[in-house]
Amino acid sequence: MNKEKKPTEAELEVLQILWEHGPCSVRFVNTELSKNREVVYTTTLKMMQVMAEKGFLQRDTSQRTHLYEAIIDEKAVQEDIVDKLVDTVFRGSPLKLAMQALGHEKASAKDLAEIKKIIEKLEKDKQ
Amino acid sequence: MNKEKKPTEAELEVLQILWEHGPCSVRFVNTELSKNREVVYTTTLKMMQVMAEKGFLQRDTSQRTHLYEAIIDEKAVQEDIVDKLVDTVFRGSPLKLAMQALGHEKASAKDLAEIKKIIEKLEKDKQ
DNA sequence: TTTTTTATACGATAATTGTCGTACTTTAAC
DNA sequence: GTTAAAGTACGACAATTATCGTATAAAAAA
Repeated sequence: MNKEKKPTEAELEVLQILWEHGPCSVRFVNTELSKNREVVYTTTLKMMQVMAEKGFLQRDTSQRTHLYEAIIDEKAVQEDIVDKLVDTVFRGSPLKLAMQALGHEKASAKDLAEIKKIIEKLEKDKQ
Repeated sequence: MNKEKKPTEAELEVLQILWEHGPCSVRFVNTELSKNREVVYTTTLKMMQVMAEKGFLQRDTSQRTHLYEAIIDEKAVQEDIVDKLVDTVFRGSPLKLAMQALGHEKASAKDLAEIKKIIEKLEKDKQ
């Protein structure tokens, strides 16, 4: 569908905001982005216009303030990226990637418990 | 240390080969790369020269055929990338990334046992 | 109504990336 | 000794990315 090209780093930041909040104005997205780093309004505007051209976003221009909505699927993008990452950084081992992710400082005790449960379920299914 | 800038996509392909095989000639790396995609020798050469300038590689020019060695740490690079990925693609949830990675391929019973052990160790450390 | 704010449109640009051709040098083959 | 092969050096290039300034229109405020 929209797998022609994958989003760039900066585009992913925008997508994440749209995935989380649904259709947003450029102003809103820019404000969100500004929480992390300095970025001029027109830069965000231009990026979102380009993303719409690329087919990542759809926009509603019925109002003066245009609303942009992500039209590429979050899970599909995640899959693409993880697949590529496994190939180019983890020598083809998804397990290594999973372990690295869990060792991540932000992994909570709750996360660990949950994935343990998932693993146990996987083990059960194996039998 | 060498965290000035992170390697690009293409540079990661080169790094992965060097991490796996140790010091290599350009010819060897180019041959390995060519297994996946078409790439001209001088392109690989140029890239590795640039990578050396960037401080990713070190080269031994004592012989006619120069040998390049990765001098950035594989684990450190993996960490950097996973951290960023969790932030920009998985909304800050390492769990989601881990699950996506494990769902990517069927892990063996042995693998699952291993990761469970690691999780238990992580849980211990968290306390 | 005038002025100020807030929006989009659009073009220019610097930096980066990946690519490759050409030149030159050294070694090996004949 | 000449020729061919294999190596490095270096510069140029198109494409992409991210950035921002300026122009202009619409709406809100004064």
